[in-house]
Amino acid sequence: MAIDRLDGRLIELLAEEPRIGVLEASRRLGVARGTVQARLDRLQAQGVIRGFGPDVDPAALGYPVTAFATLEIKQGQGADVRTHLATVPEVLELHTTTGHGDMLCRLVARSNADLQRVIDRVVGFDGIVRASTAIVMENAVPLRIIPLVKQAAEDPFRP
Amino acid sequence: MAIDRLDGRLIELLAEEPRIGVLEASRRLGVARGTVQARLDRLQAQGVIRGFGPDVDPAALGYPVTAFATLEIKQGQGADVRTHLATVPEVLELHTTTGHGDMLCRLVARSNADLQRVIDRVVGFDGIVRASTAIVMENAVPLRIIPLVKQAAEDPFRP
DNA sequence: GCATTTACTGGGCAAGGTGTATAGCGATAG
DNA sequence: CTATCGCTATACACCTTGCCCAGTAAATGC
Repeated sequence: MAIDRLDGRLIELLAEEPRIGVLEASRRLGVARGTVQARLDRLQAQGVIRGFGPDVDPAALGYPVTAFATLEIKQGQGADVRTHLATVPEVLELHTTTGHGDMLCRLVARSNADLQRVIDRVVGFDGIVRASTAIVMENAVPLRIIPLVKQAAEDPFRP
Repeated sequence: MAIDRLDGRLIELLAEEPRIGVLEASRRLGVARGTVQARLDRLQAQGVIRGFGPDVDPAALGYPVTAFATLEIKQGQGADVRTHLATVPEVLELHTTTGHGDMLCRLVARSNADLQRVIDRVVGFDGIVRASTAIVMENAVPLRIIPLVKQAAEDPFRP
């Protein structure tokens, strides 16, 4: 279930240089090609690696503004709100969190003015009681996974 | 600067089936291989596509618990806090947001009990005045980008 | 202790993709 | 009108991939 050091090194290598193939990876890691192939298959089968989708930057697409909105949902309206938010392209992510029917969503917009339009569209829905928005000024730590992978590879067991 | 429909279709195709190569993509899109190659190079040069890093699932790594923590930072301590949080593997993401020195970070942990350890480590730092945590119960909309790509491809111009 | 299973190595082979380059063509900009 | 740009189409050498097999070492089961 857990990953070992070789898995960890493989993931790190793929994260640093996604263009390299199985053969090149095997050379870098000092193992046989079949081993890398088997590890990769296993990691994907286990769901550790979901895929290798392109990492698209919303800012480069014309959406440089990011914000997080906390939404308070009317009891029993959760499913409807989820369905509604799923139809808004600017909603990149939505989580149900602890709290009285609270949700947290990540938004992007073309500008601060445009963010108002997005928020109006998001909260202009019946099940939403209240919303508070925090605009991102700086992405101090961009979404990362490697440090966690390293830790998981070093601590093979958990109690 | 903006992307056109072909770019959009290419990104969608790569998101759906990351394993296909340039040649196969050109067949699916009905264009010449050189075109796909040129588009890909341009998208990467422009920063629209940052890369093709492996998409690792923290849950499969043994960290099934996700939480968001809002941190209130003492004036002038922002840089120190950023440095501190960058050293914590369980901090997957950190944003500086609007508000009185507020930050928002995404955390993962091995269990709810383990989350306490992570939070202690995160907030056990001088510059942090106050912290409030929301545990994710359900990831209603997983991080996605395709709907936004489609919209950006269809609306080539912005005022 | 012995047999079985599993993981890794090292090799080989055919098929096909990649990187790179070139020439032609139509549309657009100056 | 001419230069430029993006796309098509084609070519070629090189290399990777997918798949196969045999041998070995370590872990597992009896």
